[in-house]
Amino acid sequence: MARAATTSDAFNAIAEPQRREILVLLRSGELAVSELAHDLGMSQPQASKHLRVLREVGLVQVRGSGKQRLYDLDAGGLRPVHEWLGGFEQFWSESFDRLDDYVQVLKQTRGERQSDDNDR
Amino acid sequence: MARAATTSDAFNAIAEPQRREILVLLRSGELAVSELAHDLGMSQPQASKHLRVLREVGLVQVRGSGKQRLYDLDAGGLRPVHEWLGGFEQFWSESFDRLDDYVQVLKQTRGERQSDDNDR
DNA sequence: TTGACGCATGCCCATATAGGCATATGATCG
DNA sequence: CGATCATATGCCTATATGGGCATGCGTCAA
Repeated sequence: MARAATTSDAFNAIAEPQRREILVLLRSGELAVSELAHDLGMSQPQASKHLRVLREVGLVQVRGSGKQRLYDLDAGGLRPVHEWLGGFEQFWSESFDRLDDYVQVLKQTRGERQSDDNDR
Repeated sequence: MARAATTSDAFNAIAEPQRREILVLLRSGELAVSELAHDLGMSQPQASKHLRVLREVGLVQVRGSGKQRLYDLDAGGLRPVHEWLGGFEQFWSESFDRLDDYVQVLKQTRGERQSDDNDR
């Protein structure tokens, strides 16, 4: 068997660097195919193909505007990835450090000073 | 050109469902190849191949133990994915809701009751 | 209607996959 | 050393990719 189709899910769709870049660009708002192609230095057909994949997995939406087709980000499609990743957060010490920092900030903000027995 | 190698980065490595499952299993601790293969219902060679990919992108580490080779999770390799994804969190309203909930919990835990003016 | 412009598709190619199977490589034990 | 268990690799196949290029299709203006 070959590798799963790029359109099988968000995981496969975002495995392509260029497609990730497209998504990043779309965070700023709708963009036409030619704009994306130009900004990322790729051919128009390539942009269209990548956008097709992103569309099929529900990461972007299209809207026709005259001759143009404006693509819009639909980040909800990334939730599965986010959720899967969530199960590993506990393994990144820095995450905890930041959480601790955050808690500290909250404490200071509230002007507290009790002994902290944060279990983990 | 073909698709980027599965070993090119974590994004490509975790595009494979079975590899994601392997990582999930390893969250509970080290496991030998045959154990992984059995738990996931795949052949030993397949397990070895997937593990090889995960090893090459730094998502797991190996340790020989007698005849066995114990694989251990190295979730740090997922950070790039997590960070890239972070740029999209603002698009998921639920993320914010949960943060709010968390803040509420912290407040109640501390038995406070002041007017909350969390800016954001 | 005819052009022209903006995108989407089709086609061809080189590459690499996941999987099945056989077998090489390693380590342990008698 | 030789047998055996645990893994890693090699080989083969079917499938699908991303990219280049040409072209089909839809929209709008003259």
